[in-house]
Amino acid sequence: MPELPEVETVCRGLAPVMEGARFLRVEARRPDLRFPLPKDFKTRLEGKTVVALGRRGKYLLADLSSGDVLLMHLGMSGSFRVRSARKEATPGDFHHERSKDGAHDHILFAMSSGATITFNDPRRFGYMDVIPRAELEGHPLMKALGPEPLGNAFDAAMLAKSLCGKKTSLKAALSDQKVVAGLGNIYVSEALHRAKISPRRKASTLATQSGAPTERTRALVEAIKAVLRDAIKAGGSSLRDHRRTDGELGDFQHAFRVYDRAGEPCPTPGCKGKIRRLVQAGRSTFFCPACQR
DNA sequence: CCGCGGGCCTGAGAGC
DNA sequence: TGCTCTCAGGCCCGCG
Repeated sequence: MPELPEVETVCRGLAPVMEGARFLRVEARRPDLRFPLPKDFKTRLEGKTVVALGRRGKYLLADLSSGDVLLMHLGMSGSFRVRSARKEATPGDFHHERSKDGAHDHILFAMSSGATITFNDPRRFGYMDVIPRAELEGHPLMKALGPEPLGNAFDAAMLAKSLCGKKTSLKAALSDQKVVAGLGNIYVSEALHRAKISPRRKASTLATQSGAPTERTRALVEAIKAVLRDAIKAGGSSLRDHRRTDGELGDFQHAFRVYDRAGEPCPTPGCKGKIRRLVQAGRSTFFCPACQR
């Protein structure tokens, strides 16, 4: 499911019911998601207060009063659902309405804010871990992460430097979380189209020999920031799995310019091209061969 | 060191 | 109706 805008949407939905609240009860209905959960998962959370909830790339991070951090990743199909239970809890409260009888509701958090939070993940590519705050920086999944695309540090100079010398395609390079953290299959296609750059172009061509940015590099950085901001504003994209934590759908899928639009006319004003789908590194890419160069 | 393809899971939708 | 096949918003690992 989720790329940066969807994870940010989830973060904003969870923050009001998690920040400042305690875990009253934690239930892990299976011992593993993508990886085994820590054996003391439940006890390291119960009774602890969430000091702050944040996002890094596609990861959600909950700082706990114990000094631990709860790390959460949604994989392809993970979603959180919040029920602010004022009424008596019923079995239905724990269920995503799209799943039958709470199938794939793997983790439940009952918070002192009164909210029940359910993590549902059919494909189980999602991930949770609890680690000491001090180990976060050195965590194998964190330390390799590139810059936040919406941060000030992510600019044309920085992007040029990391693309310089890369023989791979721009599609593959931008999908690499080490280059920039948070883009995935949808937003790479969308950003490249906005910047009028071909996904097949070699990554190294977005920098000069010495690693300086070009006009294209600047256009791409602006396009990445713009598409992510627009998508966050729309509450992310809902294709199959993504929902806001209140169950509502995101809206950004209606604003896709190329993603999943093979055969449609290119939306660039004045462009006569037709959107094409191609496969790169085993994943679909959508682009307009006429205006993306 | 780097890039690619396979694999991890389940479900939805198309085609027969 | 039901089977089979393909594809899906992510990412790790092993291979060449």
